Amino acid sequence: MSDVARIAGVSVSTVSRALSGASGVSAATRAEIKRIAGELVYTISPDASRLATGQTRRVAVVVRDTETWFYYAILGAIEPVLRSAGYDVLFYRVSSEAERDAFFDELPARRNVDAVILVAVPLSNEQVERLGDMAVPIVIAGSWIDHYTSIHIDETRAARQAMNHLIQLGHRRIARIGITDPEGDPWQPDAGRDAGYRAALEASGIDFDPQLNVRMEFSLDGGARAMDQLLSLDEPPTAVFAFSDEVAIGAMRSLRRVGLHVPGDVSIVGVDDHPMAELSDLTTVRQPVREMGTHAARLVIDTLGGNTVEGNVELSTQLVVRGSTASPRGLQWRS
Amino acid sequence: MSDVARIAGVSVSTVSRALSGASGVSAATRAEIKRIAGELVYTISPDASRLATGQTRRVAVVVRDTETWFYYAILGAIEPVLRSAGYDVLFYRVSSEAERDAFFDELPARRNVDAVILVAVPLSNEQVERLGDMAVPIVIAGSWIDHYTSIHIDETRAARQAMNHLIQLGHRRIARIGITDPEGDPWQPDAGRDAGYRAALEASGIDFDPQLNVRMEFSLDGGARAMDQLLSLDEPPTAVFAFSDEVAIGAMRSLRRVGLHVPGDVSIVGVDDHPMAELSDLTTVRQPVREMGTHAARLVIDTLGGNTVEGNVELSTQLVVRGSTASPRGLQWRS
DNA sequence: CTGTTAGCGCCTTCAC
DNA sequence: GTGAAGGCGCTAACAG
Repeated sequence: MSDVARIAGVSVSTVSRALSGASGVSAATRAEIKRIAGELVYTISPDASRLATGQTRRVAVVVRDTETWFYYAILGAIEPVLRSAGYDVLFYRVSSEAERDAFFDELPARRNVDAVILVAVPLSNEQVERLGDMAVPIVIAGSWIDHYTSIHIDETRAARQAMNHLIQLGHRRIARIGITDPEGDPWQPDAGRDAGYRAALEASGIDFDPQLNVRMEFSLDGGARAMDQLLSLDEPPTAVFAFSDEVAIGAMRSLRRVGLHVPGDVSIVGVDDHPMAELSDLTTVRQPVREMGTHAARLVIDTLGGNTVEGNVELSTQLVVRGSTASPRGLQWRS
Repeated sequence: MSDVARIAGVSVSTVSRALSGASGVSAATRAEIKRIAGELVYTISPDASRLATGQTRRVAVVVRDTETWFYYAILGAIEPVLRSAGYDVLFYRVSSEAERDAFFDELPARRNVDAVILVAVPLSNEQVERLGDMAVPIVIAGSWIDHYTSIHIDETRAARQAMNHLIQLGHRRIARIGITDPEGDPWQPDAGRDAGYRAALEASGIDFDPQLNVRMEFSLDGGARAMDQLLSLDEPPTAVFAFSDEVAIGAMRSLRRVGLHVPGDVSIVGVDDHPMAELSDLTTVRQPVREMGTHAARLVIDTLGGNTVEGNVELSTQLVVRGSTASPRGLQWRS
């Protein structure tokens, strides 16, 4: 910077002001300084200005994994919003329990970012307590924690939308494929959908059968294995409510393998509205993932801008009926 | 840090040494200092130490998009390697031409990271020239640029593996679904596969038909639309070599929609070995994406560690035959 | 509008 | 093994 100042014949303060866009510099000087800086391919040292201002201009985005649609879709929505507001995105992935432990043990984000976005990361109670030690604003996307700003869907309602659709079609023996919670701590999205599943059954006077409520790893394979397990029951389900479209598609594969048809033999509903859902003709409960991401990013920006921010945003979901659901064999559609 | 020093009754230099793991501190003092730091939930200010050392301990990972398997899979592989080596991952997504222009115009990574990993980002010639201005080591993953360290597959060979499989099955009328290059500049992965496609045809004495060589947007939809286009030809292909599994799955959807069967009516081969490929029973050319990611990360770490590094790593691909390919109707398998 | 003067919080010689 | 002093490159008052 001193080079630029010398060549321009001004002080470094002026250069700093000119380049940072601060007011108090004549247009002419600013232009000249910018020209020279451009010629020298000079860029302000972010770290030095961070040290001086105390602002990192960085936001941490913490995701549970990268291979599940929900996470990469939301990451893709968050990044441009943050970037256009001048924030760098620091990317953290905490897939395993061990990685989460390490993350909360070392707090690599501490003093390293201005804010943190936690994207549906399953947290133990101790980890929730550690959140406070980060000493920066925290926004939760895709799940929620008391006393923290969050944006998410009504999981229970989403589950009911799916379930009511199946029940209305005449299904009585409806399974749910959920997600294993990593360490026994309840993970809200799954817990919420579980609650919705049970509530819908109860509202229709259908007995809850624990054998039909299975949990598996969050992946295509998990869905396939869960379906295998359900098919091995004495009385298999006629319909399945899957945690996500990926899980649902995995389940469909298992059905195809044993020669069962969707929806002829088994109906399936997912959640997400994954791009693949349309191609697989999968009925699903659409959740506004991109909107969740951009909104979360805006919440962060607003908070850092000194504005107060709504504490708990709930986005609505929508049933998308496609070809993977129908009335069970021998039953008529009872509209 | 001065707090810790005061409480511990030592100087800040000692605290710095103790916490940074530098030698020259007695084990006892170090332990005591660490204890106190832990108690105070004190963390070294990364920016201050960056300023002092001149190292950012950050690496930029630049991807073309987040919704394509190749990119998020490789990102998932890169992150843990970098993190365990003590580097933060700065995430940049440059989907559109405009974003790429902005990225190379502002060089947000300049002076902001110790190294850059470019993941198969399509670059214009001017942008390639700008790379030098970043003034940090650059590693290319999934494509290559002269004079830069890169890791990638032999795209031409991958295409030939797919094509030879189809040709051996007896197909003569084989289409290729490629990817549109954003600004007319050749994008190596597509160009390489195009070359392999043509070479394989020529080697078998099959005439190249430009109508069969289409390019579309890189997505499920792109694949579907490309297939629609191919089906509208007077003489549609009996086999398709798709740029990726996602493109291939999109194409399969189009076929299903018009009642055509895979592989009965049309055979399809993809590239990647996407998790969905197995579920879709899709024949594909597997590329080692995770390995590419971890290797790219290691190349960065080695380079920053002061080691010289191989300039151009080529990983091999492997044909995975599944159920989406068969001999064309009326022809026998000629093994 | 512009220059001067202090730090921001840490690391790094250099002495002791 | 430990402390003191200087500086990394920038920003933020405060003068002028």
